[in-house]
Amino acid sequence: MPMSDSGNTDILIDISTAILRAHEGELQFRALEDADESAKRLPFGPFMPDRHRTMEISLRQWVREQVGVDLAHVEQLYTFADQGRYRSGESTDRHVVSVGYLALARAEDAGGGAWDNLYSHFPWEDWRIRRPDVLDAVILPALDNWLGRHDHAAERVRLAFGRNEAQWDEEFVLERYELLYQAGLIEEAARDGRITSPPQEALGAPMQLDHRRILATALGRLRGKLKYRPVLFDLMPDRFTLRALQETTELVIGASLHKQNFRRLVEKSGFVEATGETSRARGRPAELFRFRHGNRADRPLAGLRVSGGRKTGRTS
Amino acid sequence: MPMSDSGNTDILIDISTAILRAHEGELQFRALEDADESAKRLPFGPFMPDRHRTMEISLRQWVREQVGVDLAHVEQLYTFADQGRYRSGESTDRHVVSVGYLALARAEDAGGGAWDNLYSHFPWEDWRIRRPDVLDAVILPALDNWLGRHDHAAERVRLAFGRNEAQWDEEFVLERYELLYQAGLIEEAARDGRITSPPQEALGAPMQLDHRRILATALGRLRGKLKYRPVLFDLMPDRFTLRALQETTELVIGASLHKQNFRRLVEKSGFVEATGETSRARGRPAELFRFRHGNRADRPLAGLRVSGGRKTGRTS
DNA sequence: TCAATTATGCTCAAATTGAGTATAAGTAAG
DNA sequence: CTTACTTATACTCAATTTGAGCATAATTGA
Repeated sequence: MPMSDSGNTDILIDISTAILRAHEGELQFRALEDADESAKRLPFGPFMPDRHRTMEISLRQWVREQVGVDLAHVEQLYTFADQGRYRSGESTDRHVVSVGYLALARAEDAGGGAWDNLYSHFPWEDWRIRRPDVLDAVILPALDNWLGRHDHAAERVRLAFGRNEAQWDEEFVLERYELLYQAGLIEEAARDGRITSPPQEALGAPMQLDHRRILATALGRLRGKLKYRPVLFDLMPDRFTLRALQETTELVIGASLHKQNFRRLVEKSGFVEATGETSRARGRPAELFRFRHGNRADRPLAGLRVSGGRKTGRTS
Repeated sequence: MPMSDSGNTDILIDISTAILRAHEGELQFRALEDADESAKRLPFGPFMPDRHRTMEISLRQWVREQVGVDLAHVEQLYTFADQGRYRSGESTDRHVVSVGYLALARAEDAGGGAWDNLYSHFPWEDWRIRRPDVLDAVILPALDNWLGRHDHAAERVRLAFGRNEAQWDEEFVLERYELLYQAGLIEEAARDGRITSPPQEALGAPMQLDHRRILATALGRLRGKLKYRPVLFDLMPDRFTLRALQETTELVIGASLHKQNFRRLVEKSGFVEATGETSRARGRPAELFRFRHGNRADRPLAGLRVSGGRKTGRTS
């Protein structure tokens, strides 16, 4: 039943992995640099179906051996097969399909190597201190200008960037990236030949191939998953204070949370248990908690959903 | 940096699609039958990277031409590359990687062809009338027996099947299917050689290759997505009563809902608007609604989450 | 005209959530 | 050793959401 005349292209599959960790107040990913390229890239390697039973096993082993990181959580993101992206110029013609993965590592298991701050590639995604200036100063005006010629996208822009009545939804990372790419505001768009000249202002640091898109997918997925699965703990050490857990959460969702309510939420969720030990730092010592392996109710952490607040309508 | 000695296997990628629709009180998928096989299969076809720009475009076109269905929503599910599954015996050796897709169709756009009831392959997933008998009669005892030899999986079983304090989570479709497969309670497990003899009782109708796994992935994904994106409307006709919308919702999540609260939820969500027309059937005529294309608040339909109810602890 | 059937409106209490205030338990400086 | 500063933790309170049900409306068919 499948069409039988296969083009018989020589397809190569590679696996690209966004390996994230929370370290020193940053959400970081494992980044590699190549001699001939200023832009960084994600670790990737070929998938060889005759050597590995599954992609995930292949990936974990490959990352441990070649990248030197022990992965906690591993999750497949998306399989990218777009033509058009990717072939910047000379790049090999067999390089067609890439499977993106999200992986989480604990800071202790993260080995040496170079780690890069994720938000330096997505400055518009970090609302922890305040709404990022780049939104009103650069992005929204540029998008408005672009919408003049492409008004069909107005609704997408409205939802993705939380304009008018819409709320900023922190999960729409990929949608925002795609819009910026399509509007030609992202350096990768120029490199892929979608626009003729590179954008005036660099919106975040570019990356090789479509790796920034994979990162955007990873961040969006992680932000979504947070709310209903205990993935956060794969970024945490064995024991941690609630404060540390909150900081990691804030790093991931790119927003700050109300401390007392966060505590209430986490305690009620049944995901953590106190160890009795305390950690001493500056103020009052904090109790150390550990992750409780699914022995309890496992209620979703839906309360982590970042809302604009009860009365405070989000501006812009 | 990638390992350079590629095995240079001749990889073939195919796209398998779970096309769902809601029709005549059933959640159905487009099913194909082959002459030499009693088990049904999903539509699939090869992905030819030199002919199509993206997999999704390729998929939509292929489905329209070969399967005769106009797709509303299309979403990539997962890329399956497991060895071990798949090669039942003689099957081709190039057939290695398959990309699973979920697609939704409106009943009107669904053309001719054969459609099969999804829940006939997953009888334990339909709780609309009541908790399915097969759970207590067959599944849980068999899993207990299996756990005797594989007690490490006890926690997974507890969470997936909602035992003890755990709630039945309707999104864990894939996890349940995988457990049943691993426990050898699914005919596909015998066919793949994981167990020596087929299970005593057939748990749902088997399918070719790993297509039942793709269906499980599709159902789980759809159930999850419902709660925060308006995908439901891609299963609905242009105009519909709230009752019809509720029935479709119940079909998908496999549980029944409180009518008045459903109405309240949907009206508040801003996803629908009244047309002024009414539909007449047996009782009082119902107002006809239409989907309002994201012009409003777009709050998540989180209230669709099926909970055991406030006071009624779920039995078993 | 009544019974059956479905739609829609409304109430009420329980639970959750947003946003504070108050208090506790440390450290570091004078 | 006392005070200022810092952070943690406990508790309160009102707004909102959610689960469940009762009541009423508008049809059809007998």
